[in-house]
Amino acid sequence: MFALVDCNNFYASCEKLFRPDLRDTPVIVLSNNDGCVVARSKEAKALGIKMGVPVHHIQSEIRQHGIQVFSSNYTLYGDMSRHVMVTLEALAPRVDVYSIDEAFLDITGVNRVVALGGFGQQVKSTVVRNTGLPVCVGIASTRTLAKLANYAAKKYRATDGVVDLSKTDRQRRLMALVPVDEVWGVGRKISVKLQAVGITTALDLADADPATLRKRFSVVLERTMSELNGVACLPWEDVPQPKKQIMCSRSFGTVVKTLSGLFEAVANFAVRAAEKLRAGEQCAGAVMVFVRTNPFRSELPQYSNSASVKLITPTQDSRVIVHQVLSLLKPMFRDGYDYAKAGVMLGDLVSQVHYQEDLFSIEPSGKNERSDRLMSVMDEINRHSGVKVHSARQAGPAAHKMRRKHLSPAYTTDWRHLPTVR
DNA sequence: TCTGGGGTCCTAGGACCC
DNA sequence: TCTGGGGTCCTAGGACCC
Repeated sequence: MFALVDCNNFYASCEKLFRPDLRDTPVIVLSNNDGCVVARSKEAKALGIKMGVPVHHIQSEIRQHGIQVFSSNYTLYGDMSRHVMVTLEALAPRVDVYSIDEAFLDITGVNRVVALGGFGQQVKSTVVRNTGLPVCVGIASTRTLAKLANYAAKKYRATDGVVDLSKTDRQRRLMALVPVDEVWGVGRKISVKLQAVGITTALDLADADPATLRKRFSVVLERTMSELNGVACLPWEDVPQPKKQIMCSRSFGTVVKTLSGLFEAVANFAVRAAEKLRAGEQCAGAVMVFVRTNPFRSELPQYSNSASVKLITPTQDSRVIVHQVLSLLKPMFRDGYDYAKAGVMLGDLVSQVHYQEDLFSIEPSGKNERSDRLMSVMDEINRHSGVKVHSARQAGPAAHKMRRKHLSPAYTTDWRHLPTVR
């Protein structure tokens, strides 16, 4: 039995938590670079602000209704997420953190002690007591049904934020009401195709013919169908799986026109990606770089390109990755374009302890020792000190800095930003 | 003026092997 | 007229998730 715990309007709730003056005010949170709306408080939703709209399309609504706007503050959200997850880990024997604002709990056997609905209420009130953040709880025998239960808990006020979908008749009654595109795993494209063949509700999908689904769509949708029928196809991830790729990319706050500007930006991305790599105790066997102009400015000349290289020996050394990235970038650069975005992707990731060395290397084994020590010293300094050490390639005025005009303080992670009560 | 960033999985098709 | 049968590996592209 699964309980899916999902925070309500997570980013917006984190912002409101430290601004009690905004309790009843509509709040929205923007994507990186202050681009699109990625979270809305319930008041903002009630005003009809849609998920994903560019903020410059809704300037008049923002003024008219006094909507409070925040830039993304991932330092705050990440820390608040950790508080929520720690709370959940005390409430269930197994917790699978699925994303920054939701987790699946293993609650098998809980019903022998308390009613599942009551347990859900207990989870909800404990999280709000420990963190101040509101959550909804969906309970069912498969992940997909638990997701559906959570959807209902959020949508229908009468549920008081908890839905127990362990009984088949309740499952079927709910599924008959839920549009098929609200099912976990059914996105925009597939829902259009499904509706064309008369499958419009979750129940239609649950009752569809498995062989036909597999043939016309894929085994993925067939699994979703089975999950809706209470057959669990998505097992517990007992150990967190190692990453398969690491990406670091950003749109630039202002356009970049020069090769040296792009160099600086991608060197930064390379270093950040390498830090993530070392944090996960992995090495990368392949490096990819991409650049592009702004596709929304169709009146301007457009250009996008990418290049990649396989490394003979996997590495986690920032200097090697920066060097590779810059050699890839150079031949890709074309003069006369306004570059709007670039990124670095590391692939063919392997564990830092088990990987294939180069048979023909003239270096003795253990040659990484100096590199390892340098990287760990850099990581240590950058983790604990305000003074950052970095590659010379990253230096210079950060023309590609993000726009974050409405950034809130780092209330919980920086002593200088501690809230004060007067 | 202004449109995010980071992932995973599956499938089809091509190249290759015996 | 007529050209096998059984595999593996890799990549690009498409779909999905938050």
